[in-house]
Parts: sequence; structure tokens; C-alpha cells
Amino acid sequence: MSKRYTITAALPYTNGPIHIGHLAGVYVPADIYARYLRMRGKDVLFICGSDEHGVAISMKAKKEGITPKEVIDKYHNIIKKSFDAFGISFDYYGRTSSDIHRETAQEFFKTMHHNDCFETQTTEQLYDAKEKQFLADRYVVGTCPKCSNPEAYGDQCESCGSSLNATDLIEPKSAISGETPSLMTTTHWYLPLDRYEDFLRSWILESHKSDWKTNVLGQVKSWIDDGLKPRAVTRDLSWGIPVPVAGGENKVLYVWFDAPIGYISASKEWAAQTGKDWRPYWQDKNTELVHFIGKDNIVFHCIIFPSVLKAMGNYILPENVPANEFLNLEGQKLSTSKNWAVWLHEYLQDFPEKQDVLRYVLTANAPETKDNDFTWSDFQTRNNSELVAIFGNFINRVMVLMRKYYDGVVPQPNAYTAADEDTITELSTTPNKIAQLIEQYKFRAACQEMIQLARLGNKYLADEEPWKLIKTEPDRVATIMHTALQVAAGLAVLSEPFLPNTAQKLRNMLQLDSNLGWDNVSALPLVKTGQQLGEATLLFEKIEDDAIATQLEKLSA
RNA sequence: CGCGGGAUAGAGCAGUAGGUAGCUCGUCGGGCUCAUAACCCGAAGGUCGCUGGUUCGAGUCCAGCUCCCGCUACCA
Repeated sequence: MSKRYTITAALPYTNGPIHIGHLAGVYVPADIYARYLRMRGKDVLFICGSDEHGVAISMKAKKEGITPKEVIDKYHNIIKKSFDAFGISFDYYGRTSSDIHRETAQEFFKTMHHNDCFETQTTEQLYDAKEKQFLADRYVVGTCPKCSNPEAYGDQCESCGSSLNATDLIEPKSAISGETPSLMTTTHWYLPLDRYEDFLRSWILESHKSDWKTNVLGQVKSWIDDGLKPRAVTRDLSWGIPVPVAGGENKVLYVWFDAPIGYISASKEWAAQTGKDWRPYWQDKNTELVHFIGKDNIVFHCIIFPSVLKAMGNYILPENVPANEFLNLEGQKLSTSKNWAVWLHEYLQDFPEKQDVLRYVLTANAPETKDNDFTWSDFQTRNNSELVAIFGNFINRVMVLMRKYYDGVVPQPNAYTAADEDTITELSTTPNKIAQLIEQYKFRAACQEMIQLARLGNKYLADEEPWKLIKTEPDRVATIMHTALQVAAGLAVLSEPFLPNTAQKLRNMLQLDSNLGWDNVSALPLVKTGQQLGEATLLFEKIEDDAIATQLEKLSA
């Protein structure tokens, strides 16, 4: 039986649309991984969904004078559309406002409560009497006790960088109403992470010492060495999942408690829809669970959620959490509030049908080991000199020569030369090279290896020069073109995880058998003698300077 | 304050167990002309953030420092 994989991509928070940072850090790598595994015949469940609870959404709703429900519906739809357009191949995209999710999250809470997995603590917190709600640290503003900056936030002073407690602020004010908050006591449920310290230490720092990324291990180690403390899993809010036990009135589950459970509830919804069983994907030890996230989510996916899964007892733990660093835009960090971003829905309007170009650029320059920079100029260069000049041009050369010499009918090859055999050998070893890189989550290198195949094709044509031989040695040209076509077909198959739309176009052009998959690339021929090729179209188009200038203007506006 | 990640040719990035620094783009020179002025070959270009240390020898190990990013802010 083929191996089973559950792949999750971080749930986007539904208080705004998504941008290239999300795509580069999480969704494109996750999609490459999922598509690749499916091509290898694995049993894959690729899950995601909208994260729709939390303070920020209720704030946004209040600010815009609409209901939280209206906020999440609006962005859920925008986000879902963007994912569809970019070919992110989720098996199911759910949302945490669904009934099944509420039931699932409450069931988790009740079970853990029943098994004494929680502690309760009563603390004093700042309360906004006018808005009738407790204030998260971030929503308290006041004067910094250290540097006297009058606009310090309750959690941190951005002027001197000190981290603060909201109760430290001089003359605190509610950021929502401007009223002076008062202290009130409140009781919450806490997950005592300290109980899981030994488990986490041996599971991550020992068992996964060598297969997890250094940024992830480092972060986790730092947390564990620091000593884990109980962490509140409930909040005083109205927008969220009601705490389902006695004393939970007017309280909801903390978003970070319920959000990862969203992966499981989405799996249940998927199962209900497809008539399958969700349990093996979350409870069978032979399933590999992989979480794709950004670096800011490491603690939730490596410490808190695994502790929850462990507490529940019958769930599997992630096999890996290949967190990425961040992507900057033109040298500055992305900022939703400053509108310093490239929004996916806008990109699609400006560059229709060019989803694969963005996928490619974001993969080729993915922030796998450190923060990277996205620039429009790099976007243009990669499109023009890699996708157009290397990949697209190679395919076009093959198609044009084939039409010219053979009316698009694949010729019979004759005796192979050393050059032909070298090329074929190179082609047949490429699937394995790419596979190994993908399995190590090195998508950038894998993508480069794929482009390398197009380079190989270009070099082969340049070296063999069929256009010089067509008059004198037609037999030789038949072999050359037959061989070049195999490289093109290899590209059609191997580019699919990275450039799904392009791969499909190429397959149509070459009239490839739809059954041909990853493992066939090592067993030629992929394109058979006598086969009639389809109509040739350009795979990529040059992007001109003015299109780039328009984007830069848009940013500075 | 502390902790984690990063700092490598003009730009963007790799550097796996310490031993003459690699890749892509760009630049320069040459070849080719089937191809979206595309492709192929070759060359130039780096005191590997700074300062010390260990070593016969360090981008690679150790110490200190500087800068950027992140660390229960819901912006991956």
C-alpha cells in the first residue's frame, strides 16, 4: 500500500486578502509538495481553511460597522478565489466558523477538560467598561515606563523596544474606546505546557535533531530551555467558539487553540463530502503529517498543538514542520496596514494567466533559510531570462523544428551517438534528483534542477545543430528531434508541481498520454514515433518595462 | 535585557563532516541563426559583517561586537 500523507498549510487569517508573502512562505511550497507526492502515487490529503475567530476580526468588524460574520465571509471568498486561481491544490478548504469545526474544537476542549489536562487561573486584566470587554495587551496604549514614549503599546514599546505588560503603562487608555481601563479579575483555562517539556524535548530535540530545519529547531530549543509556562486557551470575547464547560459563559476558545484543530475539522468535512474516513489521516501511525507554516507560527505548530495532540492521546504528531522565513518586498517588510504588499487578487488582474510566473519566481527565491527580498525587477528578469528564454524558448524551438521538418509527426530515431545517450541519461536521472530535493523540502533547488533540464535541451540543440544537417543527414536529424522531444516531455511531467498550468499546456502540445507520470520519465520514450503533436503556443511571454514600472508606481502610491 | 535565524562576487542565493570559494541573473568577449534579439561557449568580478582566538590550515569551530528579521502582536 502506498504511503499516506496529511499535509497542512497555515490557515490564513480572515481579516484581509492574502499577498505574495503568504504564497511564498506557505502555500506554494505546500502545493509543490502535495502535487509531487500525488504524482508519485501517494495517498495525499492536503488541507487548509480560513481562520475566522479572534480579537482582530471583531475589531475590524467594529471599525467598519459590520458584523464579524460579514468580515469573514468577504475575505474567505477573496482568499479562496486567490488559492483556486493560483492552482493551490487543496483537497479541502474549510473555515473555522463551520459547525463541524465548532463541534470538533469543543470536543477537544471537553475531552482535555475531562482528563484534567487544564489548570485554571484567576488574574486581573484591563477592562474597557465602555466597550464591555477585556483588552488584549496590544489594545492598550499609554506612556512607556522606560523611555516615556507616549504611544507605547501594552505589549511592547516600539520606540525603545522593551517588551511590556499592559499594566506597566503610565496612563493607560483603551485603543478601542479611548477610555481609561480598569482592572477586573477573570478566570481562564490554561494548558500547562510545563507538563509536556520532557516529551517535547525528546520528541523534537532528540528524535528530529537532524531532519528538522535549523531555524525551527533553534526556536523550539530556545522555548524549551527557557522553561515552558502554562498558557491560556480561553479568552473573554464574544466572537469565537464558546467554552463548552461549566463556568465558560461569555468566554471563547483562544484562536490559537482552535485554529490548528481546524486542520482536523476540515479533514472531517472533506471525508463527509467524499465518503471517506478521516481518521487514518490523523490517527494512523503510518501517516506522515507535515505542517507548512511561516516562522512566526513555529511555537504553535511545534509546541502547543503537538502538546494538545499528545494530550488527546490518539493522534499522530507532525513528521516535520518545514517553516519558512519571511519575504520582503523591495527591501522592506510586508505590511498590511501600510499597504506595502502585492495582493494576489490584484496581481491576477494585472497579470492575467501568469500565475505560474509568480509561482516560479517565489519558488526560485523562496525564503527557505533566511528572509529574502522580492523585487519587481527580479520578477521581470526571472520571467524574461529564465522562463521565456530558457524554458519557453526550448519548447518553442522543438515545436517549430518539428512542424518545419515533420509536420508535427514524431520521427523514427536511428543510431544514437554518445551525445544523444548522455542527454538521455541526464534526462532519466533528473526525476530522482528533483524528488530527493523535494523530499528534503528544498524546493528552490528542486525548481532550479527542473530549469536545468530546459538548459540541457537548449545545449543539446545548439551542439547537434539539426538545422545544419536537415539537407545532408535527415536520418540524423530524426534522431536528434526524437531525443529533443523526450526532453520536452520530461519537462512537461517534471514541471507540474512547480508550474501546473504550464505543464498542462505542454502536455497538450505534445499530446502526452495523461497516464504518464513521474516514474515514466526514467523509462523513455515518453513521446512515441508516429505520434502527431498538438498545436504550438507560447508558454511564456516577455514582460516589458512599463508593466514593471506600473507595479512600482502602485507601491509608492 | 534575553533567546532563535541571518549577514558570502553588481543583484538574488548555495555552501553538505574545516583543506585551492559555488549557482542563477547582470557585465564583457566569442560561436550559432531553428527559436519570443532568444540559445550555446568562455572570461572578468569576492580580504565569505567586524575584532580576536583554536588549528599546519576556518566562510566552515570558539569568544566578543555591529546590523537585519523573528520570539503567545494574529501580518507566513
